[in-house]
Amino acid sequence: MDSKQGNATRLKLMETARELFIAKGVDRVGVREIATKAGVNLSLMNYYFQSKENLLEQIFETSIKEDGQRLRQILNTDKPLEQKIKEYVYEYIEVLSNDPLLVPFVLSIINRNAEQAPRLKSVHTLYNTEAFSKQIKTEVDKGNIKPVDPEQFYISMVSLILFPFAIKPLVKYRLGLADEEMAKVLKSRKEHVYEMLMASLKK
Amino acid sequence: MDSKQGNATRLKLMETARELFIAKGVDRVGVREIATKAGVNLSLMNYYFQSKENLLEQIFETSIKEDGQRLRQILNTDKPLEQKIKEYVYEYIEVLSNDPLLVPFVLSIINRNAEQAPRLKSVHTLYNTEAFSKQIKTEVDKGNIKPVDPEQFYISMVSLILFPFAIKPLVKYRLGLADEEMAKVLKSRKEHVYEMLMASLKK
DNA sequence: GTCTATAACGGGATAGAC
DNA sequence: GTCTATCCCGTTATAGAC
Repeated sequence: MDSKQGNATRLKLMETARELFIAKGVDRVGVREIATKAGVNLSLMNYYFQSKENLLEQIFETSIKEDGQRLRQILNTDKPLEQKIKEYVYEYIEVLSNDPLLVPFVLSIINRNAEQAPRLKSVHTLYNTEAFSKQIKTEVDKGNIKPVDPEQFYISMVSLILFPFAIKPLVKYRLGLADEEMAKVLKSRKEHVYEMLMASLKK
Repeated sequence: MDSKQGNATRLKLMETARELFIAKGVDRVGVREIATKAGVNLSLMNYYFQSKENLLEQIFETSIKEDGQRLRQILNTDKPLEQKIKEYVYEYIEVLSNDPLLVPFVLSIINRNAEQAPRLKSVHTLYNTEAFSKQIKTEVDKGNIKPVDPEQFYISMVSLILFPFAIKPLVKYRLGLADEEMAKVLKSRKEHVYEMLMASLKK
């Protein structure tokens, strides 16, 4: 396994699939199309990946690997809460801005099999809370911030970060923006989200 | 068109489809299954609705009709900003809690054809801003609230309301909750969201 | 282990008879 | 308006060559 030749085909397939997914949307790309464009026999698709679903997951895992690790680390260090939130929000939005496949993928799996989604390793990367919740609780107990349910706060933070990317086409249409303008709106959410979160914690 | 009989068939199909969609998830229900369970020939499906997609949209339009109108009205009355936000948040979360089909549907269309989603009337119901944005601007100018971008604020509000329902399975799994407990968590977001939004506006 | 060819399956959509 | 038969396409499964 993993001979030079085989792996090249494998990568070629993932690469091609990735491009097509971005260009046309995950659900509008078929395996035949991917195989053809990659110049690979259809059956190889099934040999390397067992299904389109699995191919999707592997692409996702690959693209989220370093970014996800970095994001998780931000929450798990022992920096002050305020700084942590700022770094997390800014970094997360930056990551989402740079990889157009992340949010569609998350939506796709949630949409597909909501019950099984939690099973995926890749998803945990985007939803991680342990250390962070504890820290909030500590700060509340110390009286440094307003009393707040840590889980609710985390859910809110993630919502503020992720959802706008999901409804991007809607917002874009509503405001009549071009692509670059829309990208700018999303990026400028960094400050907006950070400030909203901090305001809700301030006593 | 619209003979008593024909309309009965139509409604029977929509009703059956609705039940199945809720029970198994939109993507795991086929048109054949719907037709069979409704005791209707498959092709009638396509006669009344041109596609599964369209069937889906019509079901959605029907179920969102009154709720959507009520939600839109809240934003368009001339109540004070604070009260408006409170009513909107509370009502919206209540609506989402009561109709298990709404969020999956929204995700489904966003996911399917992001570009074409804005075209749908039904979607506008869930994303509506005109009057609300103006009011915020006015309040800012009057100096009653902190300077804030109205569009960003609205996007945030919608994100805080909707997204948690989208990632419900994830949260449920993470926190190890039963169905009723999870429902309670979502409902208790009413206060949490409202307070977060207000805090971010307070000078 | 890598690859080809091909068939079977399943689901959505359609043409056309009645 | 209703139904039968059929088509198309994506996906999956199998048999086997190199």
